[in-house]
Amino acid sequence: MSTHSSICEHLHDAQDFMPQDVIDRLNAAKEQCRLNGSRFTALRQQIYQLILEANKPIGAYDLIAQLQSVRLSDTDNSDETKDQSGKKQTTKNVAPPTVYRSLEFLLSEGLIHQLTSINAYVPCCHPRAQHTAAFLICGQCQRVQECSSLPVQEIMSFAEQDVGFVVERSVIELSGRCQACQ
Amino acid sequence: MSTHSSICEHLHDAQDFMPQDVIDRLNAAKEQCRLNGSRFTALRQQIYQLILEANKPIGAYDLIAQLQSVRLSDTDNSDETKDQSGKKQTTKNVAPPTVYRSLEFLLSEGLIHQLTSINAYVPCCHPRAQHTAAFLICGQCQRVQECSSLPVQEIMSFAEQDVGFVVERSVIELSGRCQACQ
DNA sequence: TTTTATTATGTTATACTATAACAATAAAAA
DNA sequence: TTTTTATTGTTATAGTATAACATAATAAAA
Repeated sequence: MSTHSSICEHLHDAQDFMPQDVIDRLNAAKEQCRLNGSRFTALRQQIYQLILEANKPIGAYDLIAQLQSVRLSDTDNSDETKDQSGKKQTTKNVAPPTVYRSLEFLLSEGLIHQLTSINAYVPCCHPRAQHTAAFLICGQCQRVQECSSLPVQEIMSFAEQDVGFVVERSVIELSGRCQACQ
Repeated sequence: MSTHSSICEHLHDAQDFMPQDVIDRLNAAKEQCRLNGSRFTALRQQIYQLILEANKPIGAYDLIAQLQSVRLSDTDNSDETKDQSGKKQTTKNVAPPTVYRSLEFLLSEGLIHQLTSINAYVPCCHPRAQHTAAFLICGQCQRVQECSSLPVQEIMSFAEQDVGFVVERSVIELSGRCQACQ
């Protein structure tokens, strides 16, 4: 996991190289939370970062596993020479609520989206106020396109104007093949 | 469960009154399956009927429970006087695959739709060839409106024409309040 | 600053949803 | 009838999510 661990010891995570894009988004999230008085805690940041770095939809239990391994390697790093303690890992497991609560927070901040049809989560491409979006999920390359644009508004206004239905939550997810994967 | 059990003993199920609408749909399904060479077995019919009679989205485990109780009461009816056997119920449990396989069949026939966002199933309002539809799910009265019409086609053609995305599966589900519930 | 209240996280247990794998049965085809 | 295929039964387990309560950390009030 560490090829150049020397250069980043000031970081609180196990990442050696963090893409500028991720750094920017983390900072933007920090700022956003500061502005509206919510707390962007270490745990929430860590989970947001894992979602950002995944580059594809990631499930809650994948996050649990990754968080777990990050915590294990953090422990290892802090006391790297002691290997004689052997197989017994005293580090506590990460339990589901730990991750689900942070996911809930990130959702409420509009920093991530939930993909209900595949039980996974992706970063929001334009974290602003809560907005409805449609998602194109490629089954080949796993990439997800977020479409906040026209057609979503159309289907919403159809529901509200033509049928008198007040939308509270929307799930619009199309799975298939993206242009690059055909 | 039986208030007028005498008049319907020729039926294979525990229903006493079956709405004409349900009868019609069952017959239509039977005919549809006959035409395309698939088998509308007793189990599949039973599960389809439970979905039809629910009048709201019904979950797989609700179906399991109802199927279970139907089978129990069927057993009771066939030997109604024997109550001394007491609490011990020798009737086997209905296991999940029993229901999930029939659901898969009914989905493949286009007789029902799956509501992914609430893990439930509803009858298709116009069982024809496989078609994409949007669903308006009222959180108050539990009723679901199926919209196969314009806006769905628009969002599909947006994906395919504007973004070059080939859609294989679509989940379009809006939750909120229907007109009657406001 | 110390106390108090609030929010966040840890922890255990469990609920809910779905499928894999193989056995037994029933129906259709040869 | 025999063989083959499709359906259902059965056991076990995987995968997703939340309830309930304990502990810890932070913010607010005294």
